[in-house]
Order: sequence, then C-alpha cells, then structure tokens
Amino acid sequence: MTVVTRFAPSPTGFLHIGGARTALFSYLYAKRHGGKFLLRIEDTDRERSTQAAVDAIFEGMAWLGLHADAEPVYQTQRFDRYKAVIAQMLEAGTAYYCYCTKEELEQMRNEQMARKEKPRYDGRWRPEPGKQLPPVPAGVQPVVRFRNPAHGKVVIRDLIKGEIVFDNAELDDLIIARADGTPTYNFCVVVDDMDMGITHVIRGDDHVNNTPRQINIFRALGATPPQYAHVSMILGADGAKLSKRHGALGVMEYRAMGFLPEAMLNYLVRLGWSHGDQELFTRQEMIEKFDLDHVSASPARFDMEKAYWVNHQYLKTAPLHAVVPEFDWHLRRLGLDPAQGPAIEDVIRAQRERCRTLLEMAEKSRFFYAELSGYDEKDAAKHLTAESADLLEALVGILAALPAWTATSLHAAITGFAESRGLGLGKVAQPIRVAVAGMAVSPPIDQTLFLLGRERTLARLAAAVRYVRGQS
RNA sequence: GCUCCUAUCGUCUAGAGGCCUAGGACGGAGCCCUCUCAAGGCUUAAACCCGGGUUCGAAUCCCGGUAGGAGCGCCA
Repeated sequence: MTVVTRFAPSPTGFLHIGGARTALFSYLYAKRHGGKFLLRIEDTDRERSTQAAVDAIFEGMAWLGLHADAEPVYQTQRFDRYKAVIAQMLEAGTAYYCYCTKEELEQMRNEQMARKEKPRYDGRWRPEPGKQLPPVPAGVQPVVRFRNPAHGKVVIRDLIKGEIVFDNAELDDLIIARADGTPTYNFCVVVDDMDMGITHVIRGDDHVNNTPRQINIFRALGATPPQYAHVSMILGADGAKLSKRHGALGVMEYRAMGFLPEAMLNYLVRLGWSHGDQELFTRQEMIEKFDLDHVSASPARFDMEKAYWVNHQYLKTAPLHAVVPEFDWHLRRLGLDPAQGPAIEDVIRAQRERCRTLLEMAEKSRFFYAELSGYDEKDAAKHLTAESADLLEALVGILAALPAWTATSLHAAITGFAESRGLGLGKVAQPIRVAVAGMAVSPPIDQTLFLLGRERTLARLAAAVRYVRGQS
C-alpha cells in the first residue's frame, strides 16, 4: 500500500511555524515511504477563509520547498460530493435531522455546565426504535447530525502517542451539515481523507479529540480509517501557547529575519524529532531518516537561539547557489542595488562565517553597495583620531601606488606599513575599517578593501582624513 | 466541571530494565587563537516532577499525586 499523507490548513491566516512543521512531517513521511504528499485547503468556513490566506500558505510552502504531489484540493469545490454522502447517510440511518435551534442548544449547554457536566447534545432528535420524536417545529431549517454509536469504545493506535481509548458514551452526535446545508469540518475531513486515499493523517494534537468521531464516521461509511499520528504543539520561548497575539509568526517572517529555507526546515525537523545525536540534516537525509517512532509526544518550545545557530551552520556551508538568491532578496529589501558593488558571491564568501542571518549579512554588507551615511559614533571616536588620520593619509599614497589590487598585495602592503611604523596590525586595520565600512566590524581588512575596490577605498580613506581634520 | 494528552540540564533532545558516574546540541562561564566581528580548539557548570509499587536491578514498566496543555461550536 502506498503511503499518502496530506497537509490540510484552513486559510484563515499565514502559514505559521506549527503548520509548517506538521506539513514537513507529513511531507517527509510520504517521501520516506515513496508515497505521495497532498495538499487540501479546508475553506468550508466562508466567513473566515480568504484568498489572501490561501496565497500566503502557498507562498510559505513554496519558499520551504514543500511541494505537493498533486493539485491542491479545495473543500468548497466538493460540496456536491458532501451533499451526496449526507443524503446517503440519511438514507442509511447513520445521520438524522435535528430541529434544535441555536438558542435551545445554547441553553442546553449552559444547564449542563451549571450541573458540572460535559456540555453535549442530548440526542433529543436522535431516532431510536420505539422512540417518539418531538413534533417538527414550523419554520426551522434542520441541521443534520451524525448518529454516533451509543456504546463501545474507539481505540486509536496513534503512531506518536500510542494507544488512546475513547468511550463512545463520551461522544455526542455532532452536526455534519448546517441548517443552510453546508457541511462541517469533521465530516468533510472524513469524506476527503477517504476520497483522497489518505493512509496516514499527521496533524496537530489539538485534533485528538476529533479523531474518535472521525473514525466513527469512517465506519458508518463503510470505509477503513487511516492511521493517525498526532504531533504536539509548538510553544513560545516562555512556554506559553503560540498565538497571533503571542509570537506566532508566519514562515515568511522568518525569511525576512534572514533565515534560509533549508535551515528553517532543519530547525523544525529537530523540534520534536530526533535521530540519535544528529543535529544537521540535508533534505535527503531527513527523507531517509525521518520516522514517527522518534517524534516526541510532548510539546516543544521554539528556541530562537538554536534556530539562529542552525541557520548559521547553513549560511557557512550551503552551496552558494542556494544563498545567492536569498541574499540578493535581502539586499534589495534594504534598498541596495547588488549591481552597485562587488559580486554577491564574493561578499557571501567573506561574510558567511560571521553572520547568523542573511539580514545581518545584508546590513553588515551595506557599505559595499552604498556610500557611507556616516560613521558609528563610538567607533569613530575610538579609531578616527588625529594620529590615525596621519596613518590613513600615508596609506592613501601607498595603496594608490599598489600595482595590483588583490587581497594578497593589500595584505602585504598593510602589514608592511604597520611594521614600518612599529605598530601592531590592529592599530592600522581598525582605523581603516571605520573609514571604509563606517564601523569597526568587517571581514579581514585585506578582504574588505579588495572587495570594496581601489576607487572606493581611496575615496573613503581620504574622506576619513578630512573628517578628522575638519573636526578639530 | 468532564474527556483526552504530556512530564530528562534554562532550551531542543538521546535513552525501549542493567551499556547511566544520565550522552549530544543550543545557550552560559572560563581559557587558547586573533587586525575587528566571527569562526575554530579546549575546559566547565547544569536535568531524570513527587510518592508508592513490580523487579536481583527503574530515567525506562504499573498505580496515585502534582504541574502544564488540548478539546468539549451550525470554527477548522
């Protein structure tokens, strides 16, 4: 049997981190077993679903490279099918009409809560042999309820949490079609999972309580339920639930923060899943090694520091062709023109070891692509002094006369100059750094000047000299 | 309230009864290297929620507490 998994977000917002991890697990599990990974848009709630959210989800999935193996399924395009199944269930007696109004239901719940009972439908419209149903009220559009088995137990062999047992007596008859005829979530999920041939449902553990109901519907339909794997949720750094109000960010915001998609995937896969002591996985390794046995059943906190570390590992080692487009995107985002400076491959090579994110890299590389807007105040005060102005002035002459503008010749020239003055390299390099980069941090000074080019270097050195002298 | 889930360093985790003096990673501390920032190397502090069982032996199995969480919609 081929494994078929799916990711089924409801388009009410962007693709957040928890959803992305669920999608990743589903994707990996399918790939691991040579199966298919499908996408389904659960948009039956027309009030809250938006096209913008659908697009945002696709955008996030695309950025992460989580491609589905077929066109996405939209629930709103399957209403005819749902209607047919509901008719069939009504016919078979596994579903029935219920004429309770929302107000009656509300009252029922309140009374039950007051009695400290679990709020549930009392089954007043549920047909039973020999039972007298209430008279059908005029002007009430009925909903359709699923006739859940009254007795027995539902046993879920969850691939992550193990055996979970629910008593059918705990389950009430859920609504599968609203008064306006539109189907509801738990019902659509079953019909879709059945029709799509889903073999493994990997989803957030906020769905465990829905699972027995869904299994019962599967059975009422004469279908075999898929296997389930409920992944625990991701908490914020403080251990509190992630929500829009509380630190839940869309994956695209992580892009803006300077994460590489592969790094994001790697951080996410290790959040809850492990393979011995291994921390870093290529996508291929994830596919080869991912399994549900080693997915943790307990919730995990999102640790930004660790995420940064993973990203840094990727920044340092990823093939340039994977970094270039992302870095280019960040440069432009800062209003910089990548054409107005050194080749970005060279800048990445020079910067990758010293930046945890692409955003940081772009900010630290600004001086390669744009004129200085000023000097860092502290750095200038410390390094752009009267003495260093003399050094810089001398350097302008030396560097202008350099036969070749290469890192090697620059290195020789600068160290030679420092020695001739009886100074440590730092005494010379730091003022140069502030002069050309505007701050006391940059790649090795020979690299920096080489990448910046002769013209810009000399001009900035001279400008720094003027700056110092103009101040006093 | 009811049902269900979870519980190893601050964080992510390894651990499937003896291999555990509980391992790795992030972060922290210290040292080395060094033109800045990094990177790298070395060292170090830091955890089995509590209580009972089962067993020759428990972080691992069972029960009970405690704590956290999820669900209880004509939302998904």
